[in-house]
Amino acid sequence: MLSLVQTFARAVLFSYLFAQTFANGKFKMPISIKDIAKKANVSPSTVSRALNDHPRISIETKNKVRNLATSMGYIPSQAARNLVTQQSATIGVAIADYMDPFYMSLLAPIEDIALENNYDLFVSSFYRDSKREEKLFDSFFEKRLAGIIVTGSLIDEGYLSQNNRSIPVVLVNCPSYPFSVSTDKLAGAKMAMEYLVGLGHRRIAYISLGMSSSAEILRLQGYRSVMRKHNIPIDEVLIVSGDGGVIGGIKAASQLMALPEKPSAIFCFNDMTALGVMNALQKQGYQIPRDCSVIGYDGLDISAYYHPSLTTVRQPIYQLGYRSTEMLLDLIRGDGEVGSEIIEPELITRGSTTHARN
Amino acid sequence: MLSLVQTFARAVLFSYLFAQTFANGKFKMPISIKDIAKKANVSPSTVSRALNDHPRISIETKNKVRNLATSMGYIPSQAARNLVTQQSATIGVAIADYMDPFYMSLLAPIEDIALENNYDLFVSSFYRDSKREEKLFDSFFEKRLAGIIVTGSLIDEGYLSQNNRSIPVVLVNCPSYPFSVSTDKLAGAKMAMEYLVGLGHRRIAYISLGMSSSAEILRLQGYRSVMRKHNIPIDEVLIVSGDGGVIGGIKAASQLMALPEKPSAIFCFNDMTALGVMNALQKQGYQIPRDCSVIGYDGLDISAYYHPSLTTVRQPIYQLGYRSTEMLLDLIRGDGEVGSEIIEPELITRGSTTHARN
DNA sequence: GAAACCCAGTATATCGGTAGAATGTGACAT
DNA sequence: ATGTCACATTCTACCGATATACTGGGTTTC
Repeated sequence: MLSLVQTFARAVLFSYLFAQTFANGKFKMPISIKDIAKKANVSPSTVSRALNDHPRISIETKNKVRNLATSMGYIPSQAARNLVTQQSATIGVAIADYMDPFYMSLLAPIEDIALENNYDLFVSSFYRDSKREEKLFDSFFEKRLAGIIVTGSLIDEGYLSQNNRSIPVVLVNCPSYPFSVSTDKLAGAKMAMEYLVGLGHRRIAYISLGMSSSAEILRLQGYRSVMRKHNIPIDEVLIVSGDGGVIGGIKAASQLMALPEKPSAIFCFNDMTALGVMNALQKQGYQIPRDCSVIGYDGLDISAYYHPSLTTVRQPIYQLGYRSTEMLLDLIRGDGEVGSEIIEPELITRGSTTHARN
Repeated sequence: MLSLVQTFARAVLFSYLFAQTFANGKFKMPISIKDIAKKANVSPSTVSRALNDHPRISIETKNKVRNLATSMGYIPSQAARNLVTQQSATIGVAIADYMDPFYMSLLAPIEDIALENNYDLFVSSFYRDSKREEKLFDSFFEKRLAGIIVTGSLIDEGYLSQNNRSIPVVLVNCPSYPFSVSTDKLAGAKMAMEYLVGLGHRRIAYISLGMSSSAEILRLQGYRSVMRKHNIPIDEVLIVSGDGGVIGGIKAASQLMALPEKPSAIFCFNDMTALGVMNALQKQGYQIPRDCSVIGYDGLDISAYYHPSLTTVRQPIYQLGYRSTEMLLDLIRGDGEVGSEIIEPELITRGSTTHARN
């Protein structure tokens, strides 16, 4: 642990280095392969070869050049290399929303696989805005990235219609796109509903995402089909809009609890919505799950620490990110037949659900 | 909202576009300024000038070139442009941890200001690993980015000692670095502690980050100084290690509640730790705040929805991101005198704290 | 002993843009 | 008729790396 003395020492070090760096009042130019060539008395191409371990360069020259490179602090310019080799080792990742833990969890496996294969990541968010998503895709293309992974896309079909800018693109959770990895959302929604019905609930509410998306369609489809299957009449007032976040959950829950006939269970579009729902119910003095069961969707880590802990449908996030990155790498390398994949979700029963009271 | 018919139609569209894109079994080469030049019967430099709205190009030529550019789907290569102009319009953001909402919230203001100034963002995480942080810095430099913002740095002084790779760097929450924006952590810790003491608490526990960092030092310093100021003897068993996350909070809380003399209030290193603490206490049957007050640090949005809602010290995240980006832009432009800034935190009192019982 | 062959390295073209100098053309002034 | 000037465009060099073609020496081969 740092002492105060050390902290002070570091401040002094900083001001010294500061003076050094800005000696000329300007930032220095990075040094290039030519600078090394001059000092080593060889041609620039020899330097390039020495650094790339080309067989036609003698060991002495290689060592001389390499030592100079490190001592001079040489860092190659990716731009120059990409330009001439016509390829880059960077994968773009477009995520719908930085603030949604689901998308952020996806980054860990993506980065793991990418780094293993010597690619680095360019991450950017488009804030659930299709205009920004398009702009982001343009900027990815300007950078001539090796490939792109998109999560929560709003303009899915746009990616192939732009076939003049053909960089491989993999979509997460967009099963109609030919290169995608998705979870079986319909099955997940049915799982949640079957579980609630199995607990004896009949008056089950659904809080939606509140925007058009395939997840939304399938969640609702699962809701309706399970209700129908068990001959439970569907009361449309129990289907209300959220916004995918906590606030939407709070509003929707208040709306539901103002009904003359309140629901005995609420199926939420996702875990963040469920958090809002629980918060609103508890503020109004309801006990969960005694007065109302709550079930989420996604299986965020944090949902285990809600009070009570949340019953939810887990999407295998690690697998989702892992497989989509491998798929993208396959596309980049151009090898093998690549197609869509579906991953099965899993019900996690915890403390926020219980039997319906008579 | 999409119907099933539409969904099917899109699948058909996809397969059509698929066939088109891979007609040659390969991805097409992006088209360049030369391709446009050929079709327009002008020189490449004229195309470049036309697209950049150079005054010496006639309006007819400009229009001709621009129409061709859009119809041919031209997207300029950033690599080529950066190479010749010796500058880039991309800012690198290194964040300690994708999974920590505090760092992720910082991205919104950074991106806002960056986009306003026509910079785009290259975001990457180093997973609280100093080796990866260094590698990330190297990769930022290989890309010759315009500047870098680092949050939660572990190798802070490294940024200036690498003065041969002088790209402007701004650190968030590292006040000893000459270009940084930080919150006043000592003041924040004191605020929290003064509040607890003011509520009559004397047996106050502190759960730490569990790793060396200036935040850790100052939090503890605030704890001790307020205790001393009020002549409360410090019982070292009340100072336990967390890990900055939920799990650490759970473990630390269990440890504290196993003491013969339990604390009446717990000051947590951050909000995630506090979530773990609340979870553990509630699982053991304690009521918050009746049996024990809990206070966090950071002021994450989500902390308002804990049950009960969390009293915490809010770091003005938006301002933190906003100011650091403006500072970086100033450094990039080389204008004005730039120096460290300190932003004051703010106590948010909510439901997780109350008066000490006699 | 001349052709063939290594070998280590150099010369040069190239990627896709940008920028400064040079060119060519017509209009105007002298 | 010639010089000057503005204008629109082309020519050329360049950024920093890579890759192909080439060079000049010594060694091998028949």
